[in-house]
Amino acid sequence: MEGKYQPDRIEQKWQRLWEKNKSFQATEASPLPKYYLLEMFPYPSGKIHMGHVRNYSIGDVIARYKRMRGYNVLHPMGWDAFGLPAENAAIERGIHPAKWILENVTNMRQQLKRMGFSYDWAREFATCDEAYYRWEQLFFIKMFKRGLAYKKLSTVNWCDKCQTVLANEQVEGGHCWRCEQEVGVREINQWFFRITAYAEELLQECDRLPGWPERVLTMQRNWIGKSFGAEIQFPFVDREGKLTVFTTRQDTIYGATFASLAVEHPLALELSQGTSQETRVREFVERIKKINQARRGTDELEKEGLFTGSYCINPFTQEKIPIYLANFVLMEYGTGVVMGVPAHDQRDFEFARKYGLPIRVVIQPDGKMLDGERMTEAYLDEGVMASSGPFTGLPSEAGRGKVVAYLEEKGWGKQSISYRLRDWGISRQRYWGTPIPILYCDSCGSVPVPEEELPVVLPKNVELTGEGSSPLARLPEFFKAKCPKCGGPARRDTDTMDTFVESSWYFARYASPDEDRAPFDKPRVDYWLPVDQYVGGIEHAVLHLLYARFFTKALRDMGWLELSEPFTNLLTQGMVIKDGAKMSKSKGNVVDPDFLIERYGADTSRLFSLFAAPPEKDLDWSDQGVEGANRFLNRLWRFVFQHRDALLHSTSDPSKTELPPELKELRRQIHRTIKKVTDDIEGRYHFNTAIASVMELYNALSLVARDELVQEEAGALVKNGLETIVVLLYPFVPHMASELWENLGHQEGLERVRWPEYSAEALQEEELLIVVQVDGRVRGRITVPADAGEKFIEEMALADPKVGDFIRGKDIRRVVQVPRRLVNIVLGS
RNA sequence: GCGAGAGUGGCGGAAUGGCAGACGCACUAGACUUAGGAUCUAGCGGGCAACCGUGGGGGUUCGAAUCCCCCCUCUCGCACCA
Repeated sequence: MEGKYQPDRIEQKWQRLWEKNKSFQATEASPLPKYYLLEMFPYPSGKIHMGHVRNYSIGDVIARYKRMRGYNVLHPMGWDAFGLPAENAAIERGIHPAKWILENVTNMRQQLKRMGFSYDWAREFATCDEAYYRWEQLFFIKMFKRGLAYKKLSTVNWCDKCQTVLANEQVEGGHCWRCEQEVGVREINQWFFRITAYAEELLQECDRLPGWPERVLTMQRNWIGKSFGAEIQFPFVDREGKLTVFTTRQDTIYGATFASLAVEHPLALELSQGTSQETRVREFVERIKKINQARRGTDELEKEGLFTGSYCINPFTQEKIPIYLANFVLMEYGTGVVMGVPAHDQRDFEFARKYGLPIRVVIQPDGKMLDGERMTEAYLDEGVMASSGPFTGLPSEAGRGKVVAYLEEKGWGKQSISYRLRDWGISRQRYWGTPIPILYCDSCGSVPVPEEELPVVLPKNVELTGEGSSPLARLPEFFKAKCPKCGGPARRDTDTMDTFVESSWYFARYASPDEDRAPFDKPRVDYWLPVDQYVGGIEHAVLHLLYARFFTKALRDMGWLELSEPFTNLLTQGMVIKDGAKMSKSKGNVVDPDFLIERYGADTSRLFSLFAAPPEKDLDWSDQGVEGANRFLNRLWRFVFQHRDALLHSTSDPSKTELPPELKELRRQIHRTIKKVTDDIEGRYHFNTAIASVMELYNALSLVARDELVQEEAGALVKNGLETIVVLLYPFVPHMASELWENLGHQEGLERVRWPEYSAEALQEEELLIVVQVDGRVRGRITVPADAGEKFIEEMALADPKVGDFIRGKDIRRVVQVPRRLVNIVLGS
């Protein structure tokens, strides 16, 4: 393989060899410590994009590095194959989603192999495999039996034209992302996973994930949204019962001058019955309900409400206050009822102004007296409780605790905690997904499919038109069934599960993908889990990563897993940007990895995506940057072949020889580079600086080689340096490194070579360069023996002629020394 | 609005309290060459200089890109959460 660097030839050569030797197949029978590395699996949408190249290059560096460090590494790959895009593509092209997915998988698998990623392909699976989703159906049934899966009527985004529920992400500006029809709302029966049952644990364990980026943890904490407050009961006037509100500001209770309900609240209509407001309330509820939730949030919707005709009593003031309906009150949060405190809540303030309700100041800020009549906006901050009966004069923060204690004593309410997190709606009125294994019987209700009858196979013989309901609902041989309980006629659920369900447990399946009697082979799953390092895009910071955490806990409680958290360490890589925007087809700024590989090879593509930016930052695409990466590999290639003969013949041990100073420095740099690259990979995944330091070593080496290769000891050292470069580069550019390694006379493949250790002895410096500052400005540099004492260094510094110019005739107030680095001479004023 | 992150040469970025700009790109000059968009060599923040330079202003420190306070700009997430 001499002569020109031809990536195509060498890359395929090594890829074939690795495949033949099964170099990356993981086994559980190993004395080495295990290391499970996982990158988020791709959606097989056609071909890989630069985001994949980046994601999987990052992962592959870690995988190969960890193997060299003596770990038993599991590094699997699979396909997130169910979901809307496949179904839509199938409708557009008139081919079955299964076929489309299979073609894409075949193509993308080939592309990933062409990149030289070190996956254990023996563990590959797709989530649309019956052998995979059958276990998901089992989980569903177990969750149903535990009350973790339940069905309820709920309000969803609904597209009339597509006849399906749309997730919030699929609603763009109030319109369907597919057909641009205005999205409406609909109440339908849907299955939910009770993720809220784990809200507290999910929140608590955020504190026990030190290997996760703070940013992601913050997003998860915010998403869960725990609030401390109180539930307070307001007895009705003229009727039985009480209205329960949730508030975090019970210290403002004396300022509550009205109450407001969400229009979805069960009492909304009831409260107006028999009052003069009855008709108007009915109209109002109908009208507000029609505005879909996405729109209700995004638009700056004006506060609007309507009096129900009923009153309740503020238990603290004993005052009769009106009950309103309000368009800004959410049924999903708290109790769906809010106490209106206009002086201390901006929404209530606007509402009160509009409907002429009293604004009563009950929190006074320091050094000011607010007046409800003259306020222009609500006062939200802390202060001192005012006009608040026995609580008057208390700081508002302390007041909250006192009010709760009082509430509980009087039996008017209790301390309460509310979460923003809502249960996970998983029903999709779509074909391409895991069928929900439930039957409906007129006399027995919702009945799970008996476990021994699983899987409920997704039928293939369907016609996809994109019109009307799911094809499953039009397939009697699918939905017609017998009730397992009473034997009577039953109807199968024709919805499928959200695809996020599949990705919530796939990482566990890789441990034993061949297990066909259970979802997991316990010994193997216990051996491999948790994932030691997970790598993926920041866009999954909440959804996927939260669902996967939830699922792990649920599977633990059902006895399948032993662990509580699936991913010990998380690395979220940034996006690939070109011309100031994320690469996307719609923006027309994509770079096709195929083109890159064809033109420069896999190693260059990998090297560029790793060198251009640290992993967690966005990567700015640059054609010249790719050229630069390619040039470096070419230089290295040429260097090796230019000097190969000389190098092969230099046999002396560079560590044994007494070297001249400049070669000693080179040796030091070799070991410094080993340390730097190791620290950069190990400690912080800064591959860009790791690569930079290897480049520096190469530069130093080529400088020495130019002048001194003739000498025997220099030759040995250059060879040692070059081999170090090749080994250090292996995780980044495995093909090139392997090829050079072989050409340097090594029989054993690099995938079996151990990572080099640096020698502390070699790092020892005999002389140190000390920077001399005067009043914090660099004025000179001195070279001193490494073991020089402070006093000696100070004398040398003061004696330096350049320094002398600045201190002559001045008072020296003090001299500060930083060992081994710097002296700062501080002059008197 | 709330929360998080970021702001350093012409560009990507390096330096996490101690020589700002490592490494790479672009650029300039030279060498080799029929040729060079290949390769090699040298230079490359601004300023003639003293000096000035890490979004702006203040502070802590012998010393600040780095720590603290205020402000500005950008990116991302959440967004009527009571």
